[in-house]
Amino acid sequence: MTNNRQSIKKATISDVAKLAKTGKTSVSRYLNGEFGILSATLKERIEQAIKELNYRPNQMARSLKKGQTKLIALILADITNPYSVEVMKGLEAACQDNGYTLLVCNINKEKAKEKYFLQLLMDYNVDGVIIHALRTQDSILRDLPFPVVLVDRRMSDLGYDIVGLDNIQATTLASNYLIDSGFEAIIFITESLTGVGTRQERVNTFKKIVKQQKGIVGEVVEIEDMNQQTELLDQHIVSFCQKCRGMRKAIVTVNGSVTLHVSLALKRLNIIWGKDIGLLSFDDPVWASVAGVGITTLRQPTYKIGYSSFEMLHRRMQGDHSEAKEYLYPGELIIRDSTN
Amino acid sequence: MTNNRQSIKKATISDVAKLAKTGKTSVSRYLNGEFGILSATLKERIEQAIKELNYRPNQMARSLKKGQTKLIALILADITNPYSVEVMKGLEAACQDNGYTLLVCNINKEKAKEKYFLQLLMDYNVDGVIIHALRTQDSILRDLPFPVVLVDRRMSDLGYDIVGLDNIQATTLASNYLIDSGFEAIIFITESLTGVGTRQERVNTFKKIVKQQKGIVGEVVEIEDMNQQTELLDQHIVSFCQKCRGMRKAIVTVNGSVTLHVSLALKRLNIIWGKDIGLLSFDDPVWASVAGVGITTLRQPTYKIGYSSFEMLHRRMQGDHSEAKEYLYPGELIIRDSTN
DNA sequence: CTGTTAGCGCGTTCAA
DNA sequence: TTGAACGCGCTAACAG
Repeated sequence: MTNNRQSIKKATISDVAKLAKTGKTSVSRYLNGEFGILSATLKERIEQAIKELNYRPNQMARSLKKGQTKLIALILADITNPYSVEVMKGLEAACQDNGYTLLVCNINKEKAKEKYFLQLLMDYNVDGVIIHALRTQDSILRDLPFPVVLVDRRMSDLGYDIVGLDNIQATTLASNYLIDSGFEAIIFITESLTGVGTRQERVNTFKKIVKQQKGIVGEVVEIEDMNQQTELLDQHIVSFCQKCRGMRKAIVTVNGSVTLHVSLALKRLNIIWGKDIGLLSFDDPVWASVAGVGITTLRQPTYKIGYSSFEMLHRRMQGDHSEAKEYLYPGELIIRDSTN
Repeated sequence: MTNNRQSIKKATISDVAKLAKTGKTSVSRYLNGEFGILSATLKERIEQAIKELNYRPNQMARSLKKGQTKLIALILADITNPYSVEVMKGLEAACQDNGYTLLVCNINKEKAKEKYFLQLLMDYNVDGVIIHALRTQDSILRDLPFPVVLVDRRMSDLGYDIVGLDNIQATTLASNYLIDSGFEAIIFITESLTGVGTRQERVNTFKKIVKQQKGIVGEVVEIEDMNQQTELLDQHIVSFCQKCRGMRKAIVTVNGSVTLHVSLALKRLNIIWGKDIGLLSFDDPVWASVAGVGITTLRQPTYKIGYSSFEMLHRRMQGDHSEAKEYLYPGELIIRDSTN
C-alpha cells in the first residue's frame, strides 16, 4: 500500500456553487450563517451539495481575505517544564472553547529563537500571542502587530497585560508556614535572577519576611546554571548546614526544576528531607509525593492561569484598548512530610 | 499605555515593487532566491526597499498560492506525558532545521478531539501530520489529504510509516536483566491494552520470555483506568506478594505514568522498592533517581524518535510513494538501586 | 533580464 | 433574495 495520496482534491466553494446551481456568494453566506437572506430551497440545495462533496472551507483563503487567522500562539521558554505544560492545557481548552487553534512555540532556552518565532508569527498573521518566560529586551517586542499577554511578569513594562501567580501572597504563605512550623534557619535556593521577575519577587518577599522575624536566619543562594554547577550547589547546602548546626533547618526552592536539582544534591550528600532538613518547593511536580517522604509544595492554579490568559487576549483581539491589567491568582500550600 | 496597536500596517509585495520602481514579479523572484535572473542593480534596489519598509512576505498568501503551508502537525494523546514531550522536542528541532513550523494538537485523551483536530488540520492545509497515540478507528484516517507518520504503532495497519521503540528488543533486555539479577517472580503492570499496540507488544514479549524460563513466575495485570482504580491496583500488588512469598519479587511497569501510580501504591502499602521488591520502569522519568532509592528504567531514544519521524514525513511530503516502512530504535537500560 | 497577467479560495461590495 | 465582479498578497506562465 502506498502512502501520500494527494490525489484526493478538495472541493472549493465554486464546486459547491456549481453543484447547487447558484453563485459563490450564496454559499459564502450559508457558510457564515447568514440564513436570514437565504430562501429555504436554496439553503437546502447548498446543504446537500456541501455534504455530497464533503466540502470544508479553506482556512488559508479565509484568513487571507478576512485578515484574521483564528490562530493564536504560545511562546514558552522550555516545554520540558511541567508548569508550562499545565498552563498550556488551560490555554488550549480556552482556545477550543472559542474556536481558536493554538500554535506552540518552544524557545528551548535558546535566545536566538525568541526573535525567530516572533517573526514567524508575524509572517503567519496570528491573531494574538501569549508569552511565557521570554527574556529578550529586543526592540522587536515593542509595536508588535498583534495583542500580547504575558504569563508571569518577566520583563520591564511594555504595557502588556499580565497573568500569573500572586508571588507576594504565595511567598508569604510559604515562609510563614515554615516559621510557624518551628524552622529557624531557612535557605532559599534559586536559579538565575537576571531578567526573571517572578523569581525576583519571590526572593524579595522571602527576604523581607525573614528580616521581620527575630531569631530566624534567612539566606538566599542564586546559582546561574543548575545543570553545570552541581558542586557549587552541594557546597552551599553543606556550608548552610554547618553554619546553622543545632537549628531546625529548611530549604525553599524557587521552582520545580530547582527542586529536582536540590533533591539530587541532598541524595548525594546523604541528607534526608523530612528528617535532617525541611524542604518546600514552589510548583507542585507530579513526583512530589513519591520523592522520599514526600515534598511540601506551593501549588499554582496553572490551569486557571492558562485559561484566563486567553480571556485577556481575547478581549484585546476584539478591540479593547484600555489600560494594561494584571491578574494575579493565589497559590495553595500542599503539605507533605518534608516539613513536619 | 494602551495595548493592541494594529495600527502598524504591514507592507505588501506591491509596496516593495513600487518603492523599488519595478514589478511584483521581480520582487517575488528576489524573495525566492532566483538571483540568476536579476540584474545586480535591480537586486540592490529591491534589497533596499525591503529593508526600508521592513517587509516580510505574508505566509498565508504564499500558502494559498503554492498549495503548501510549511506547517506540520503533531497530534498526541496527552501532553502531560513527558515521553511525548521529549519526542516533541526532537521533532521541533527537525522542523526548524528544515523551515517548517510545528502545530501541536493535544487530544487530551478525549476521543472526540481526534476527529476535531484532523478536520482542523485539513482546513488549514498542513503539509503533513505526525500522529502519536491515536486510537480512533474512524474511517477518516484512511485517505487523508496529507502524508502521515505514526510514532509508536497504535492501530491496525493503515499503510503509514512507523517510528518508535523496538519493543521486542527493549522488553527482552529488561526481562533478561531481571532474571539474571535473580528475580524469581515478576509482575508486569499495564494500563488498558485495547488498541494500544505498543503496550501489547511489551506484554506479549514479556510473557514469551518468562514462559521460556523454568522456575520463573510471570504475571500480567491490566488495569483500565489507573486514576480511578487505585484499590484494585493495591489488591493486585498485595496478592502477588502473598502468592510469591519467599521468592525474590519484582514489578515491571509499562510506562512512566504507570510507574508513578505504582510508586504511590507501594508507598501506601509501605512496601519499599529496592528492599522488599524490585522495580523496573519503561520510560525514564526525570524523577526516577529521586524516588526512594532510585528506579531502574528502560530509556527510549525519544529525541531521535521525534527527529526521525520528521525525516520520514519529509520524504513523503516530497513525493516518495514507496512502501510504508518501520523504523525501530533500541532502548537502553538505566540501572539504579530499585533492582539491586 | 523584466513586467504584465491570471489565478489560488474566499468574502464583500454593488447592482439586479 | 440573488449573483457578478473585484481584490486579499502572492507566484507562475507568458510575453517582451
